[in-house]
Amino acid sequence: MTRGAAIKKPVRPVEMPEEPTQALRFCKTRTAQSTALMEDYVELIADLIAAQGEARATDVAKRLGVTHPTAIKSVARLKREGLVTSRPYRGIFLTESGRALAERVRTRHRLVVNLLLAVGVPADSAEADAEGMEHYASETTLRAFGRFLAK
Amino acid sequence: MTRGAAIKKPVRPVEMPEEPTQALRFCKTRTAQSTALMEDYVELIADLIAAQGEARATDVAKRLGVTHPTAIKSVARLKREGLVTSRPYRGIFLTESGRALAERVRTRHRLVVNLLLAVGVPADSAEADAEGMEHYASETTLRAFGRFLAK
DNA sequence: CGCACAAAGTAGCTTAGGCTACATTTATGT
DNA sequence: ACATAAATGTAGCCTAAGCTACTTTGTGCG
Repeated sequence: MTRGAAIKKPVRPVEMPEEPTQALRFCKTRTAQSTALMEDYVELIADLIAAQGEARATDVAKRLGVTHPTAIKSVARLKREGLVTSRPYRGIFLTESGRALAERVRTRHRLVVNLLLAVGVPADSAEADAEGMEHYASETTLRAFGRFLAK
Repeated sequence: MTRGAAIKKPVRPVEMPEEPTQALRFCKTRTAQSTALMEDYVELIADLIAAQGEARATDVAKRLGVTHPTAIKSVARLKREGLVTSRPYRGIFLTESGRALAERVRTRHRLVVNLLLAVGVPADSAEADAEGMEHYASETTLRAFGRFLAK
């Protein structure tokens, strides 16, 4: 007999029709993750500009809890993607699309936080968890949140 | 006059006392992200074992929408972290802690999906978005979800 | 003015998570 | 039994996002 035949093999009932759907879902989750950090940067840069007139790499780094070279590298990526502009040794500024993204992100953040509060999550947890969850809420879900909060 | 003095500088009102808190939050978000994929793998492996008696690298890869070398590499990491066992050309199996993690993840997933449904998110969006959001829901938030669903 | 210090930038390394291309092993179907 | 297909594994590459160590630039002050 061949080596592995001693243990019963369950014959693999090849069902599970939703396989491709699930793959798509995970795929989306992954791309969302790569987007999430960029969104955090843009949101934070908008905050800093609003609060103190300019966004400096060091401040961004401090607020995100990373070292400044990391922040600078990410800003370079944001620049490549047309979300911010910056010139050497000068502050960081949002482009039109950067500002638009920041606005969308901010709205979404508020919506998620408010929903968490509405279902009874304590304020500090709501803020903290929203930071991660917000990046994964689809338009449909956000609309549902809005409807729920409206009533 | 020195070069940059022409533009008014807002003097940087060094306030914003919640800086370290925010850094911690983002930091947590980042570590959560690195954990998220591992959780997805463990959850999926548990599903596959439950559904067809074994988890095969190819199936895992297909379900996650990645190529099989990627899946194998991740499984190697899971092995390093003591969550699964596997021998060459054999299936993947969960260790005790792997099973425990899978159970926790599954519970959390259900809770998040049910909460989304409860606030009126359509079923398919709820499933899809929960996949990403579940990794960021803290214990506190999950307890709040439970309380909300109970009433 | 010119210097010291802080901020910004650069270089080079690490790990995770992707990929393609290729090699090896297992399992299956005559 | 054995050829071949499918599954598994390996090698080597890429990008993103971290880090430390070092250099360059800007600026405020004595």
